[in-house]
Amino acid sequence: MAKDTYSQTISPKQFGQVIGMSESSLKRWVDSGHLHVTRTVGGHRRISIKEALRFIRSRSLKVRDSSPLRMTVNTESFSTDDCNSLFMHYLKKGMAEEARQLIFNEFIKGATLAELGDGLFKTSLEIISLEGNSANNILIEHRATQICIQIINSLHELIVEEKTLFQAVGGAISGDVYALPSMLVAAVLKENHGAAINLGPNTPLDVFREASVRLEQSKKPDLVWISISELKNPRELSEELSRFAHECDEDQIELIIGGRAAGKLTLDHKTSLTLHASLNSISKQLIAFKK
Amino acid sequence: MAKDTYSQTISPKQFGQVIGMSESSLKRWVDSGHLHVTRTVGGHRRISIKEALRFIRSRSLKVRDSSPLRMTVNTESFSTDDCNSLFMHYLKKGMAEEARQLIFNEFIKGATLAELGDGLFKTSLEIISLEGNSANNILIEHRATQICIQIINSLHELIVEEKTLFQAVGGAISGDVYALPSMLVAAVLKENHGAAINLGPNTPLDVFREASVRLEQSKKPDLVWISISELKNPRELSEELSRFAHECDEDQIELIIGGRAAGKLTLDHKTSLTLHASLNSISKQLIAFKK
DNA sequence: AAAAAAAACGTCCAAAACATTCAAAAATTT
DNA sequence: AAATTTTTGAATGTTTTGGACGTTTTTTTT
Repeated sequence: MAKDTYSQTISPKQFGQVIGMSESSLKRWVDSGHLHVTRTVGGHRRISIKEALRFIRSRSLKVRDSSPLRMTVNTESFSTDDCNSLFMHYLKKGMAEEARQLIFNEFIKGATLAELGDGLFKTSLEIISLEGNSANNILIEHRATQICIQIINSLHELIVEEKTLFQAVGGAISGDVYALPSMLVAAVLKENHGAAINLGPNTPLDVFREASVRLEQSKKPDLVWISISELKNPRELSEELSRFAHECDEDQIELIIGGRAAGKLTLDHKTSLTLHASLNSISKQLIAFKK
Repeated sequence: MAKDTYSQTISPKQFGQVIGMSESSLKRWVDSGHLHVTRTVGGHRRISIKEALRFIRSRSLKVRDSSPLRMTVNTESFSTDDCNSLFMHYLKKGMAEEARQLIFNEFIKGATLAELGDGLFKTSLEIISLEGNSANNILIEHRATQICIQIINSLHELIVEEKTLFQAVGGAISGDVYALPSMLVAAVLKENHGAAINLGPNTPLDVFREASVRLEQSKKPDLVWISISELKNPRELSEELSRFAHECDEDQIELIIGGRAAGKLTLDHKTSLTLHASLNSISKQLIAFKK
């Protein structure tokens, strides 16, 4: 059966069932403004699934029965290994819906986007990409990538930013055509209360400049991220990036460089520049950075 | 009396579907005077689109499934000049949230994805892409593209698939790095009750083969779409595509070729091959194809 | 143009949700 | 440890909602 994730709503009683609370408590939280609802014409409360998830995650509540959320099939939790190999299986077979539900399951259980990105997404896609260049392998890789992009975009929307603590701009460098890593970073930034503008793949360094150091002071972002998955000329790019890092440093703009090929760069050490091997380490830096 | 070939009204049941309420409730609201209807000669209630939208807005109801609205012929065209230039303004300034809301408004009013794609998205992005190659222009173009990708992904999820009438596979051809057109096509296919697998940008023709003609009969898709936005060697690609079209023809797989550069190709005429200049024409073909 | 199928009609009713109240349980302060 | 405050869940009578019913209108098919 098909379900539309976003406009679905549930009643207070149903949501109570999800988190193991009474209908009364739910209504009280609504009336005290902690849980946002829409009302039916007759005044009945309807909680959107998005809002329900926000509430669950913001208070790290335990989900007793996720069936009213209509997002998951597997109520049973898997061990991480199972979860990983199951997700990869879904991706390889092009089972988009199952893959999505698995991720949402983890999300509901409280996984952060950084964790999902470093874990399920990265692990699976890396293995898939290493399986050779036959037409069939390329098919599997392309299909899996698109499925992941869709899931990440969905997750991105489920994150509601109560407050925005910093502005960020980023993307993948010229020559890097991978869209997914930047989407993940943008989502992780949003998860950490940042307003992220993603410039997408294949973005020249000069465009990053245009979107950061060249703006007037008040419009400058607090952070720039550059994703580097492919790298043709490490030396040249290292030099250019060092120069850019210097400019960012002068403007007190935090510069984050990450991606599969970022390790091949040789960069000057700048206080405002950090190289990251994982989304989790970015996430950690952000939590510190916000203070 | 106006015949319903271009009906501008919907029934209580349909409106119930739109706002996620039962037919009974709808009828009660009508009878209590909160929702105005016209009546057929036989006494059936008919709700005008205008009244439906008024009702939704006045009570800030959630639209769950706007497909009944999209099946009516709307008097107001969606891509008015105002709307177009406003959307473009939002895209140029990077006002993602405003752009999204504008599109969602149009969607709720009943615009089809094909209409939005051909209208707002295509028009705006085309103009933006023609404004030169300065770093600032590239910045604007990249940012706008990413905003559109996010919006299209959201819309994709809003479409409720009641039933799946056909299977489809597609993407952008080798050398074409544009992700957006294929996402739009996939969404339009879903809107027309198709299950679409998107292989994304830069997909070799052989991978299309792998995902269609080379599969065992029962797993073959009914339709393959190829998007061509960039084109380096028209003659070579034309030949290859002609060969592929022939294979599809033999397997009775519908082949749809579209995209900005598709017009530059010279292809053999095959009954199962169609070239499309717009999403609307694809949509129309699909409606015919499903029968 | 007639017949068959589908959708909407009006009416009725049970289930669910409403607002409100109240006492027990849990958390906090004294 | 006792007193106080806050949170919770159950019970109240009322209102809203959604499905069921047989009948009539509309649409589609023959």
